[in-house]
Amino acid sequence: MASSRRPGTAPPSRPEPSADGSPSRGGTPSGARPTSRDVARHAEVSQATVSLVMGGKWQGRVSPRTAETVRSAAQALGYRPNLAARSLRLGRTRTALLVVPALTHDYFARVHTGASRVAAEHDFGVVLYPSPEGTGPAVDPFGSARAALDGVIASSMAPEALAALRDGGQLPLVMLDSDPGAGHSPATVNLDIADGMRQAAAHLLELGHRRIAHLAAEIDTWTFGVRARALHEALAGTSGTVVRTERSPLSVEDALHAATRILEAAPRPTALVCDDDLLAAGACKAARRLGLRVPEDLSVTGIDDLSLATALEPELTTVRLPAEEVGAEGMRALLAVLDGRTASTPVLPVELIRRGSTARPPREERP
Amino acid sequence: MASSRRPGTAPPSRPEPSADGSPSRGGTPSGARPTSRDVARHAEVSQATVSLVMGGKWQGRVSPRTAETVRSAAQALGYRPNLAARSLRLGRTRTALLVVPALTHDYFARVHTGASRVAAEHDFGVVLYPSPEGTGPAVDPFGSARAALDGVIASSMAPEALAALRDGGQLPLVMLDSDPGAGHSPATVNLDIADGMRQAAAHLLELGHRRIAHLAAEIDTWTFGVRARALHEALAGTSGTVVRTERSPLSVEDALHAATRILEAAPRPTALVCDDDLLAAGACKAARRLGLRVPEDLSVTGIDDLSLATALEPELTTVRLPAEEVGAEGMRALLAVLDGRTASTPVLPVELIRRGSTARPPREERP
DNA sequence: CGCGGCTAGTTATACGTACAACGTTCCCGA
DNA sequence: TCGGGAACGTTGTACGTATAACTAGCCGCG
Repeated sequence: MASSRRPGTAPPSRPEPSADGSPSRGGTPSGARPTSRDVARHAEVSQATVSLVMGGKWQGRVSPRTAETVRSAAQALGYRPNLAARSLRLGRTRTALLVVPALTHDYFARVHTGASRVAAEHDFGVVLYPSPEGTGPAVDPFGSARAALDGVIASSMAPEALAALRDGGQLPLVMLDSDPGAGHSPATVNLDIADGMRQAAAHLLELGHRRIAHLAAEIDTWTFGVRARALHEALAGTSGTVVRTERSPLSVEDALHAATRILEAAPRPTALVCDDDLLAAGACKAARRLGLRVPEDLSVTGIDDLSLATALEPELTTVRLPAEEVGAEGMRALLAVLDGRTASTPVLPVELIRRGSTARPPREERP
Repeated sequence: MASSRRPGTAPPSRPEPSADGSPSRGGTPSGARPTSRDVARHAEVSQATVSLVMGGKWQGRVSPRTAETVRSAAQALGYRPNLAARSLRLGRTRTALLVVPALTHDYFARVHTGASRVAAEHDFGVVLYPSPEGTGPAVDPFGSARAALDGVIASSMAPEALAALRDGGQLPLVMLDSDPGAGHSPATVNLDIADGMRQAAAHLLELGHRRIAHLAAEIDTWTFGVRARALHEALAGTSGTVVRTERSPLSVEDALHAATRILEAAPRPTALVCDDDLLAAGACKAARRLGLRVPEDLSVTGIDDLSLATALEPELTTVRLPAEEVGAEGMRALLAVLDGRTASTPVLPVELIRRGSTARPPREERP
């Protein structure tokens, strides 16, 4: 430890947080973060032993007494392993990238929450890739962060963006809400959106609706494609029909216009199935502007069960999506892949929440 | 390069992504990520030169011709610096922690978006700390991730959680929406919420309202404390008064109950100033259930301008908060502190958006 | 001719960790 | 008495990078 400083050995000058609230740990140097070597010195063992103990794999290699000594020394010094060094050594970073179209959509915020929760349980970190425009798909998730990732979880990616993802890195990839048959990824996590559409359709049929319109999202992802197909299939063979379909960007304002087009055309539907609660909100506004009451003159259903759904009046009948669970399962799947285990690829159930925006059709329309 | 493998020199076995879509770069080994040494070999220079060139500080140290050679070699190999190694060497990670109460509140999602945008411009990463409960303040942002952070940006922290933050790490800290006078942090970014309240009050006074109630958020953070004080100050010396204040958790359902208490008490206010759009939504529901029309019988204002604000009917008059700008300025401030520059501590302007939920009070109430 | 000063590099580390391979005791049975 | 293990550690790297300190030409000037 004497100053045997050879040429080219000057350490990079750390800014040293300057005298302030530094807790002045019992550590060796002064204000610097303690390293495993400091702990070793403190516990009078070698650095390797500290590493073994802290790594938890000391069974039969270190005596319980020594292990305890090391642990308390680490505790006393406030030691925390340096993640950069660990990553460098292991070649893994314990960090996952979560790619979502827009965090400002509550669904994705919830997906993130779920993924983060599971990640935290496994000492994993989550980095978000925010889409440039806030609505479009992600474009280049691989900035300089790329080398620091162990895997990618991507939600609702458009095909072209997906291709870029595959091209860019050979990182393990888990897809959420994406075509499980496309073979892009070893693992997928999906919602049983088709069943949600079936539930919505069944609910409306049961109430007596026959002329049903579809307000679809103008987004070219698999999960939205499923919605349209499922609705048609659910009505096939029943007395109900999809009388009209309009597509709209995912905003209340745009949905208002699209819904207006639907409601002004003949024959006017008695129920409107919307791909998203935001669209349903727009539809409700459109109806009111045309002098139609919801649900007396028009029933409306959404998908998501955003907080918006209960803020509206009437409250929205909607298909609740277990967003957090999607994120959590996605992270579990990624962890499984990283572990070399085979990931389950669940399809999570959804549930129709019946509220005030659906009712029997107007009397003159009843069959 | 010959196999001069000394004892204890076995490299950690990397899983090797297995023959698949690996682009088979022109690199030296095979499937492993190319390092600066690979680039050096390719360009027939030393590793140090590669580092200099890639680091951008080669002015006067490397000839332009050599620099170009290095750059194209790096390009050809698809070289990307290993962030773990860089972090280890530099002692910095280029990663910031963003602590927010709940991402599912759109305001914080937008803060995150802004912070991420600025971070990306500076090759910085953002890690989110999700609150355990989704609504309460963050508790222990320092898991094993702690060592991998350069700084912290914290929004709307309750005092006790703030203390934990200060205790835990001596990391640079930027506070958002927090008391700039508390001296907890070298830098703060704030909204001129007080002015927002003044604008709302002035708007209501101008419309003729005199009996105004306050539906406050039941959250003990500085920014919500300011709202109450500012409203009272804005009405002081005018003909208007705050006839009643109720506090409510930040949810539509809770706000409905709190607003009901306000509206059932005498004297009934003609206008209701709410601390958040969510509360305003609850207030509108409450009014309608009591048979009051908005805005004819009751004017309502919110704060935030969530997408919810225009989904409701009538659309909400609300104080628009530049959330993204808050996040962006917060990240700029943190970067400044990390650079040793003094951070500006801006107070961002807010703007009242007049929409359908406010109007003149009922005729019999007019002064 | 010699030497300072520049240019254009190279060499030699160290950052903090994890782990393979190598001691060192100590005990036990033959 | 001695060989053979366990049991318990330690030594010695290497991961990939950034940078201080050194070096080899080369020019020009005294």
